[in-house]
Amino acid sequence: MARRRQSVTIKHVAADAGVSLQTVSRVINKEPNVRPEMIERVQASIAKLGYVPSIAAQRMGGSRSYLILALNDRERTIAGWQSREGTDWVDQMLLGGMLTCARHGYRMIVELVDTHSDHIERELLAAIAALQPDGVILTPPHSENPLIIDLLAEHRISFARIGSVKPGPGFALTMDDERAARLATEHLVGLGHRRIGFIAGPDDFELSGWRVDGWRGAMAAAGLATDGLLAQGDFGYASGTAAARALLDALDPPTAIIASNDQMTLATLALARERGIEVPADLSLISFDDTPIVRFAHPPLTAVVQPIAEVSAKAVELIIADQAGQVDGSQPIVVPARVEVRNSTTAIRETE
Amino acid sequence: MARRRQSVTIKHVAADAGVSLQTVSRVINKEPNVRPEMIERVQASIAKLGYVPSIAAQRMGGSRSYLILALNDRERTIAGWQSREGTDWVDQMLLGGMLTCARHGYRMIVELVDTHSDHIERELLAAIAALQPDGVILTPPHSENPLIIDLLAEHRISFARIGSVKPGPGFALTMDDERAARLATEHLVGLGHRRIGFIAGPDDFELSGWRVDGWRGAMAAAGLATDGLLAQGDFGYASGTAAARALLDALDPPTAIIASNDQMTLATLALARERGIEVPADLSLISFDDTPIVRFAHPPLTAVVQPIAEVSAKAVELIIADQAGQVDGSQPIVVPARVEVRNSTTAIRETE
DNA sequence: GTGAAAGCGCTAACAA
DNA sequence: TTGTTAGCGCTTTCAC
Repeated sequence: MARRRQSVTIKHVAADAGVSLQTVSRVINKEPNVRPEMIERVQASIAKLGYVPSIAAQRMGGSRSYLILALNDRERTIAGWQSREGTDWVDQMLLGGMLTCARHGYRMIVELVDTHSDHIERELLAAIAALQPDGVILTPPHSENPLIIDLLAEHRISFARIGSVKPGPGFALTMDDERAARLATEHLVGLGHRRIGFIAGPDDFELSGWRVDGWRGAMAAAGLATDGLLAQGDFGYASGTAAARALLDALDPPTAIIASNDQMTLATLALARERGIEVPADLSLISFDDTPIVRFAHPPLTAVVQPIAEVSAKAVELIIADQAGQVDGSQPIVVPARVEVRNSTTAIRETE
Repeated sequence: MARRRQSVTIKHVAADAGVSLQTVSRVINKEPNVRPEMIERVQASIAKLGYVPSIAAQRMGGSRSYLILALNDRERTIAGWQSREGTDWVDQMLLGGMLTCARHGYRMIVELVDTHSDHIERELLAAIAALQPDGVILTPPHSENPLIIDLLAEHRISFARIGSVKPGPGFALTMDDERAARLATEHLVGLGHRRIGFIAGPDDFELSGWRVDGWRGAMAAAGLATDGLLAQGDFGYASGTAAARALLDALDPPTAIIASNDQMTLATLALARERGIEVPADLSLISFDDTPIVRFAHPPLTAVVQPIAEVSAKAVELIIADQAGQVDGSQPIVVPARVEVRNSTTAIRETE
């Protein structure tokens, strides 16, 4: 492969416009102290020559890299892709994050890291050294990983923590899981359900706790007890089956169940079917997170829709804005989830 | 944000190892003419200091950018993400492409371009100028777009064309759609079906034709006629409904249908259900492409599984290998698709 | 086999 | 408001 050079550089533009490199640079970076007529002249040359600055050179010059890293957990992400079960977290993230990046001349690079292992630090440092990203987006369950956060803070890299409410370095963004769980519970309460079970997610996800809190809060507000109505899974299908079994085996089983993710909800649905429990007639079901299989399940499931794309977009915007001035990151950004009612929830039977 | 500098540079390594920059560079790039003991000494320093070369600087120095672009059609990709219907093309591509990139120290950047518009050229040139990628991966329906191909060839950028068999610049990779369609058809023939309908994809996808060819070939080989058994859609759900209707409205309707993608298959399934035609008892159904909704449909659909991840991985490998020496790209790489039999296909009823 | 020089395309700091 | 100078971290010549 031949040594590849930029065909049109800032020099060409400068020459064509009859100005110095610096002026062109200023125009590109929308810096002040350039006369409007100069701006126009330079922009004309840029358009004429089809000039596009080299990101590598911009980075070398000491400014931005125009790269934002989206950090995901390697194991979980790959498992999701391999199973082909429609976990569209990454897609939604790209939808929001990548498009927003593009709009600002940035690129989003997805990096998978072994977040649970002890070489996160090495992996992250290597990524930072190689790419020198302007920002990093953290996704659950790593949004509050102190190792990552400290490292990023030390390196003065702007970063966003999706699914976090903690203050501290980095921007916290949340879909308000507690509220979402409350809404879901209230929906069921409104349908007359009094025994509403909840299948929680694993503890290494902060949001697992928030969802339980939301459910508990709504139950309490409605004057309903929660004893024996809470089970826990690990977001996997098998764990969902076990949790659902525990709930349904009770003497006084729930008439409705909210499960903390799609797989556990589907497991519950399958168990119900296996036992001849009809959904929604005998059991109402709500899925936390609205993945494709949830939408296309039979019946299509009522679900909590998490605005992953919007949150990702917001994260990117915060990071980009942070490059320029100080952005106030003291308060977490809230992009609330909502409940999409489909056919897996219905009013409780009068006859019971 | 403070001007960010590399913490450990090649200079530090050189100083630590007591050699020149050059020697370090040679070791990094595995160039010849370095004594083994030198290599070892340098690598020890690299490990000790945790040095990772800056991709931007490497690019500036005139070598690779360690960036590979995956080019997808903007409109289709975004539509897929927004519909949340589980089109996992991008995921599978990341699974194969991104991971393979990572293994070689490369990164994959997904770029969406308005491939149908007249400013593809501008968009692509801009991406090339900004990123200076070492390679580009083209996906259908753009894998044989002459505008893109010529542009890439002119710029001497290695590229791969996924879903193409044409020789020419760039590496052609195919999942052998014709064979896949033949296999699917043969599966149905083996089950006793004689009237097997086919819903083709739009003509702007080369592969649409290949699939029809495969079906035609298998039908001919089995001595079966194809008159009135071919319909065409545009990969959209509505078009699938129309095509299925055309097929099923015939005087002598097919007992089995193969549709060229998931949406059209699901549309056919829905239409059948609407008309009281039971799948698979009354109608066998095969989907081309095995997306999540196909796997979780009722019944789970027999489908052609396209090895998108493997093909993407192969594409990345070819591009990376091409950076060094000449890779023989005269023959298309074939990674065959296979048929996954599920519950939407069954032996034809004897009573008919 | 190894090292010193020059330069990639750009921006920061300074000067005018 | 504009231009000049000196790097950024690396690779590519080309000497030794």
